[in-house]
Amino acid sequence: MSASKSSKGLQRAELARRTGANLETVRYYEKVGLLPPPPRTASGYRSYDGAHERRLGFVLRARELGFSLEEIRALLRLVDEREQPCAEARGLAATHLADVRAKITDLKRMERVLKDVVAQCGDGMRPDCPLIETLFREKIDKEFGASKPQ
Amino acid sequence: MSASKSSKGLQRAELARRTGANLETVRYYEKVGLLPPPPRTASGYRSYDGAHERRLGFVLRARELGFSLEEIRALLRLVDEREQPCAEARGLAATHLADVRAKITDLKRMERVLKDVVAQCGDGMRPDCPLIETLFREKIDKEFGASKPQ
DNA sequence: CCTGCGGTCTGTAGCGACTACAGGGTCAAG
DNA sequence: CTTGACCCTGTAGTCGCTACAGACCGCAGG
Repeated sequence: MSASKSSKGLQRAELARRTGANLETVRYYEKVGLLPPPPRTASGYRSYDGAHERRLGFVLRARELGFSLEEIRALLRLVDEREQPCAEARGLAATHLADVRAKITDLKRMERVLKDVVAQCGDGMRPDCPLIETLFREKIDKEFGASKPQ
Repeated sequence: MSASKSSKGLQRAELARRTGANLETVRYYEKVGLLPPPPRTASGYRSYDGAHERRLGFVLRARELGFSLEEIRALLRLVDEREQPCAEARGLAATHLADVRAKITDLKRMERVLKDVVAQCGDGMRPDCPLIETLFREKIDKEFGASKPQ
């Protein structure tokens, strides 16, 4: 219980608990250079402080937005090294936004086709399953769901 | 060049070319049991026929719809073993459709936040980068983009 | 003092779905 | 008979973790 909350010396489990990260993920982020190696106690235990907590929070929030670890590394470099990081950070975010939108587009196409085949399957009593027939037929058409021919 | 197009004996590269699969993926799908091991020539070369092409097409089309290999294995089992696979296939597709919709929801949340921070960054000349501030601030709010409080 | 239990440490293996290579064998053309 | 393009196998790498195994440490109770 005694979380030694004043000043210094969070253990790994405590840092994980505070940030919501998985225990092993903390060590992993250190290994891949997203979290700086913290000082150690005499017996080798990691000892984190507020700066580590803040940085780990940054990484976790960036993950929530779908940034890859490589992109997060780039963001952290900007934070650490640039005086005016906004333009470059904005660029990274804009690129990532485009990726996210592309994924949404892909998934919506999947959703449309799946919705249609599930509907065609109806109560599932048909001898010729429309889903299976669709998968055996050639190329799944871009305009499979003809509701909006664009 | 001579593709020996009549009847039998597609080589791996030829099958890959016809279906659009990556050359190595063909071998991988065999290894993980999605594609049955084809007969071999005297010297050990794989020799595919139309049934293989059809089955590989099925797998690739299912992948296009975002089914995992495990789900595709289940679909193929239905095709191979069930007389009336439609109800079960429909179930698999419906479950997968729900997954796809959940992913879309996640990505849309990301998109909304990213769009907002990129907009806030404006021309990127701000000394306090809104993107970076957002990532350092606490929890990214569900209602971050308050454009549609709904 | 010993014992036990929980924490920490390290390194490594596993996931899914490939992809790419190394190090060989085979085949047909020139 | 050599060249080059194909094929074979097995294995390692990718990404972002997660979960062990086996060892060590620290503290409480008896």
